[in-house]
Amino acid sequence: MDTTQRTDQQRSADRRRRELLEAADRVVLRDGPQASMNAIAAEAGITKPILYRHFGDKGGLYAALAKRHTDALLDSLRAALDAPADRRERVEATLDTYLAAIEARPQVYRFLMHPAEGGQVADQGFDVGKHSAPLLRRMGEELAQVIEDRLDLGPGSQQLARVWGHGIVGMMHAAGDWWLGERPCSRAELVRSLADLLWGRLAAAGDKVGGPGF
Amino acid sequence: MDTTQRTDQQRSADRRRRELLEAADRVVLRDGPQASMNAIAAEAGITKPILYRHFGDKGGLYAALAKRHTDALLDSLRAALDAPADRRERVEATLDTYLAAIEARPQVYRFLMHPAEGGQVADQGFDVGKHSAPLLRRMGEELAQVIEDRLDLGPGSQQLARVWGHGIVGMMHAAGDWWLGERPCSRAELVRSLADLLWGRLAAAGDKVGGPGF
DNA sequence: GACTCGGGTTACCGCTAGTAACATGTATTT
DNA sequence: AAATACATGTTACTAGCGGTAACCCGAGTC
Repeated sequence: MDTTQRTDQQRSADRRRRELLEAADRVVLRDGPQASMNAIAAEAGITKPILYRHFGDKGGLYAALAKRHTDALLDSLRAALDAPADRRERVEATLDTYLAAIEARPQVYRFLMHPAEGGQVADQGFDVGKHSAPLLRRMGEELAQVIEDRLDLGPGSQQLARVWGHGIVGMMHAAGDWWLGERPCSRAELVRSLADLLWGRLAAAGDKVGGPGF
Repeated sequence: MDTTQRTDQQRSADRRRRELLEAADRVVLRDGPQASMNAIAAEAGITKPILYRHFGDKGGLYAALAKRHTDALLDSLRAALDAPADRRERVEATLDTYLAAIEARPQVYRFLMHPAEGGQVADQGFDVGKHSAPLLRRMGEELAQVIEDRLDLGPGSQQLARVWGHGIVGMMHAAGDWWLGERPCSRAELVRSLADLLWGRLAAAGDKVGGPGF
């Protein structure tokens, strides 16, 4: 059996799969992440079992759907990361690329990051996710308050403090989540590394020989 | 209506509520966040409608459950944040407090942060942990690679780069998530604030008059 | 005794993910 | 031409979920 040559059947199946994914995309972006398999099937003009034949289960469909957007986002991030500019500019370009992406397509973002939310009712961007103040938000707000109270940050200090509060909490959370799963080092080392990051070691580090530096 | 009588009723209701919450806690920590209302009711020795009378819906029960743990964690974080030490030490103490908490009770952590995963099989609804985490993880790993490739970080550079990769991605994600919901400033301002944070402005900032500084 | 009332249960609804079994068109083989 | 093999599609179902309506009972009160 030749694995490189694709038969007509495989090609047709792939095309069908793409059509289904596009239908799923439309439904998910319209109805939110709570879109049911029935709704997706209806949008595609077919019925449920076909979806299951193609994607196994809902997780499979979700994964296929997420992979498309994820790959696209990662590609644009890589481009920003590779742009010819100094380190600070590249960092800002990367941040901006990510933020622009989530700003341009918040529905996609919410689907990828907060699939559990979305609500039964058609939420018109009102008051979504505000009712349940998750742990991260509360930590971010509290830290922001501490920063604003105790640090002299000059003009715009309140906004800066809030950005930092949520940013630092997110850093702590993501690093902790990764660390908890992989245990790549001791807790003390992790703490030290993160504090070093916050203490500007990223800006102070030298370029590696032969490279432009992040 | 008699006030003392109502107080008795209130007290008894509160006690019941606490008992139910403790039962829910046991089930959730045993069966994962997919624990059904039926299972929780059974653990508490009663039936579903009582749960609904006390907590409204599953979200209410979840919120009440999360609030307990969240409040406890926030208390210990506040303590670390208020410890008498210099800023760097306080930052490290706060990071360590958080990480120690998630290390000590990973089940609680997973419940609070990854409510969708955990259930062995038969997940209802899209699960966040299995697919959105991959996006964050992939971004973190890619950034780690870029950092390690391009920056001269001395000994332990690989581990440091990975911590930073995941940390920076988490910072970007959390700040972006908050920003997307509240839109407190322009994208450019957000980018600049985050880059400032990464560039060590936190360490460089002066204390506010009369306070010890974060 | 009748009467409210809080705590409790049974039995149900509508919805979901997922599946088994059946139908149908189409291309290849005999 | 007839029969077979197969992908494509459907209908009709299961099991379990969150959530609710309706009833039920015991304890205090007029």
